[in-house]
Amino acid sequence: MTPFEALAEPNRRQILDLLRSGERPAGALVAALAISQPGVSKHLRMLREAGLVESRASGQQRLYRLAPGKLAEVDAWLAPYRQFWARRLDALETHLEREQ
Amino acid sequence: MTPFEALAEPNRRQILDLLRSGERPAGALVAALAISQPGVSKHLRMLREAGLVESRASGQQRLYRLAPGKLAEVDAWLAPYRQFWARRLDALETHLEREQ
DNA sequence: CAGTTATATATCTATATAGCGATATATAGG
DNA sequence: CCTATATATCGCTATATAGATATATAACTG
Repeated sequence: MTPFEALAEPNRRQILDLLRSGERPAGALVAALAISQPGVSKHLRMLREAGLVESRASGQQRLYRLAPGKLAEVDAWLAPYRQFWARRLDALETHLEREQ
Repeated sequence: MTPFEALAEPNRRQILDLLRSGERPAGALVAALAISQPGVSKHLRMLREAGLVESRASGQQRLYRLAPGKLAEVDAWLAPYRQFWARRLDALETHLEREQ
C-alpha cells in the first residue's frame, strides 16, 4: 500500500490526526473512531504497510505512533504545485514562519 | 470523489504532473500515459469530479488545466504534520554541523 | 490454571474502480 | 453530406477493499 492510497480513506486520516498528539494504544483509536475494533485494526495494518505508522508492544497494549517519513514523500510530491495556489497564502505563511 | 481518493491512483498523479507545465489537450495526456484513451478519459473525469482539473473545448480538442484549489486543501491537511519531519531534519542538520 | 482484556486475523458480503474494446458524440474540413 | 479526428461513454471482467461478525492469540490477574 502506497502512502497516497493509505491517505485516501478518511478513517485512516483520522487515525493519523489522533497520533499527531502522541503515541496512543490501539484501543484509544478504536474508542475515537466510528467503526468496529477489527476495522480499526485493519486500517492500522495498512498504515503500517504504508510506512505511515509504527507500533510497539507494551504489556497487553500496542502503542502506535506516527512514522512521518512517508508523509514527507507526499509533501515532496505536492511541493511543486504550491506555486499554483494563492500567493497571498504563501505570503501569510512566510509571515507566520518569521513570527516563530 | 475526494481529492485524496483522486491522488491515490498513479496515472492520475502523472496527469497532474503533466499539467504542471501548462494546459494540455486530452490527446497529449493519452500519448504520455501507458493506458488506453478511454482509461485516460475516465481518470480525467474523476479528476474533474474531485475538482483537481478543469477543461474547456477548443475545436475538436478538450484542453485540460490544473485547478489547484483542492490540492491546497490536501496541503492544508498535511501542514500540521510538517513539524514532525522538520524536527528530524533539524536534528540531522545539527548532527552534520557538529561533524564538521 | 481460569478468566479477562487487548489486539489481530478469518471469513463473508457489498461496493468501487481499474482496465479493456467497442461504440457514440462532436467538431473540422473537403 | 461525408469522412477523419478527438474525446466521452457503454458494457464487461477482474480485483481491491471497506465493513461486519466470529474467532484466535497474547498478556495480565487472581
